[in-house]
Amino acid sequence: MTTARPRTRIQARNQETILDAALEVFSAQGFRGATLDQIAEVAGLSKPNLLYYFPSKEAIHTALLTNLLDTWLDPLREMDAAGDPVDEVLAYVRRKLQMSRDFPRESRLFANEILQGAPRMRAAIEGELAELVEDKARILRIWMDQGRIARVHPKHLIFSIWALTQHYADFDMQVRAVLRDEADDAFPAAGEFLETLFRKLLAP
Amino acid sequence: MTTARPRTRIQARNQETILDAALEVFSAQGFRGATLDQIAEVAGLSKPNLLYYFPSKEAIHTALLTNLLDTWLDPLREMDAAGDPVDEVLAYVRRKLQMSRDFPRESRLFANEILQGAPRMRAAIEGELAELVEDKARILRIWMDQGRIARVHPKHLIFSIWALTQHYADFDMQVRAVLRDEADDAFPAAGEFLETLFRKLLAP
DNA sequence: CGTTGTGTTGACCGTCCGGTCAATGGACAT
DNA sequence: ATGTCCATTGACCGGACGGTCAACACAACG
Repeated sequence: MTTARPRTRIQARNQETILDAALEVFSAQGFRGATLDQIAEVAGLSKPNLLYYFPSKEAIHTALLTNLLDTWLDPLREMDAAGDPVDEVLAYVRRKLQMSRDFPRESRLFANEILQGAPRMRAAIEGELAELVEDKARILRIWMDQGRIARVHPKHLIFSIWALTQHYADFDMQVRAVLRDEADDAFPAAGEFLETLFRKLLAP
Repeated sequence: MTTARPRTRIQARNQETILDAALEVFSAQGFRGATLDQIAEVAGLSKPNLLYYFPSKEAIHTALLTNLLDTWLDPLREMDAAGDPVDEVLAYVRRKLQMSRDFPRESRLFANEILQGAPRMRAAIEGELAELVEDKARILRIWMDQGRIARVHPKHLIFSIWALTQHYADFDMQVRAVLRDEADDAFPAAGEFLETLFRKLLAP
């Protein structure tokens, strides 16, 4: 299902270079807006050379999305039923915000895909992602039943974490425009704000 | 700056039809992903006929975005310094969520544009939008100084309202996939969740 | 009826873009 | 050097797409 793993050093290096260039271009222009020529230029390779390593534009995009989903869901996977509820949720928020700061291109690639109705990720969203959320929502519900965090709709709680953290990557341009001179402090201030918000929301 | 206003009945009707079809297609496929043929088909007109009413694909897109910004900012404009702080903010949240429900295509069009770095809206974002936020942030700060709502970063508060409400339109596909059988109840439940969240956050 | 101005469209053009291919380069083993 | 296999690319192809144009439809008015 995933792309065949590289076999030689050169293949490993070039596939890596191509995927990175493709991430750059796809995340900034969307699938349709990106062209192989742009990707090739960013990668410093010729267009036919791209197609020597990947069978099609589509295949490059799919490879990116497939690799992405796992890393994207990891922060949620780490949320541990055995830990302290508030700490666990806040730690999840922190990890997710960190990802928006460190991997904004990945966030935008994902956002682009979902915005268009996830034409190339439907199965993964309805399967893997939905099941993981189901699983974690169950944990949240238990914590709520135990009175260790406030009772709110668990899935909407998770949506709120996604929305609030990814916003800083996906709508970066708007955030910068609004913050103006504070634009560089966006993430520290966002971190404090979200910490406050979720502490208050979850306080039993 | 805006498109010349229609002069005859037929022009008014057809421009309306075209803009509606264009909204449908642009919001679902992005600017680059949309084609004039698709828009023409949705509008029930021929492609040359579109270009009789609008000089180019670009012009249709620009007309949509220009019309959009005003309606998009209206809910925030209504936030009144003279009203009760908590009520005002909550009413804004409610209006914004309502817009996500009633105008998801507009929300996605906007999201697409910002995601790509707002190539065709930069000026409006950095100008009109940023200034409006500056203005309302000042009001929020006064309310905080008066101890009528909790002290949080006012601009991040506004970001949080945008992020949380628009999420339900922009990431609709994901929301539906996660909620599964509750998918149709999304907005009522979201409304309750957001009400709780902002009440707790703002409580002084 | 002819004239004029608004609408409408089939056919076409030039460009862009994803993808192919044949030819060449280059590393390495024998 | 010779053959072999991986890597690279200039040139090209076919289809899609934004946009043009000339011709036509149709109503309003004299």
